[in-house]
Amino acid sequence: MPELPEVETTRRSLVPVMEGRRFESVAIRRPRMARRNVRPVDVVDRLEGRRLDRLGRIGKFMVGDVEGDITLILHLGMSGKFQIKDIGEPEDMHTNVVFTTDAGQEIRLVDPRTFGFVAAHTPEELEFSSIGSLGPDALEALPPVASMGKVMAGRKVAIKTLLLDQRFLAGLGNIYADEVLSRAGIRGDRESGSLTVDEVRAIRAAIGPVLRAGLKHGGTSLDDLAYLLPDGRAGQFTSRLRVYGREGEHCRTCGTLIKRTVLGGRSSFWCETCQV
DNA sequence: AACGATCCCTGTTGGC
DNA sequence: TGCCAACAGGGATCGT
Repeated sequence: MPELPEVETTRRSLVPVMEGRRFESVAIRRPRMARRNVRPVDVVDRLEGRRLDRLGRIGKFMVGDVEGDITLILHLGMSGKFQIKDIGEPEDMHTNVVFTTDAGQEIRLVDPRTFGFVAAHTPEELEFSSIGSLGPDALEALPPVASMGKVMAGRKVAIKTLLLDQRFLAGLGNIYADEVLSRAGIRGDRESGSLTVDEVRAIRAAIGPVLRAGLKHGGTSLDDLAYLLPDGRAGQFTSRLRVYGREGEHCRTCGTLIKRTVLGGRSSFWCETCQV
């Protein structure tokens, strides 16, 4: 599933073919993909003929600066993949959005489950857009321990649920949240307010290494429906996961069998020996 | 206010 | 073998 490392890997491969290029055309094949704009047609009207100056990222959102004060937002949802093709190459199933650049290439968003989206916003729309209430980026702007602790104090919400809250921290999804908690030695169902300063410090310290490891190996590809790099390759971090998807397998640290429980409606994997 | 539950969507999987 | 319910999950929204 695309989380911060997968989105950043995708962004890095899109930068060379998109930054500095002009959108010749934008085709929304599935109207639902433009649902974050009040008027879906605005996505086309606001992008066509304009140049993308920069493609950045906040959390799992790719955020582009477009000529004329337009902000482009790209989100992979859970099954979104970008492809870079020459004009006219045969299209795969579920090719839902196609950007054609002035370099004669097509940037295609293929997304079977359509949880992903594309949006184009004016400056006054941004505050109310999907990036309007995003927290700091988990890789580039990790807050100090004190400010993380402040948010957790007095809260009963499970720490994993908080790690998944994009207003608290932008970028962690179900897989990397479990991996962070495993590395930090903390159970995901612990009440946020019950964590000691040292435990908060351990969680904070685990976030960078886990995300950078994911990034280094091109992200995580759990199955063929899930995330792939724009060149079609699968992410190689999957085989290095500590806990996620490893129910019944041995903990890499102590050998205890990995447990699966449901937390906040999401599958959670953890080691009952290593995580307290 | 805080937090849990539900919905969106479709390919895959597991049970009968 | 074939069918169908259950499952997966990021984010928005609704209900308590």
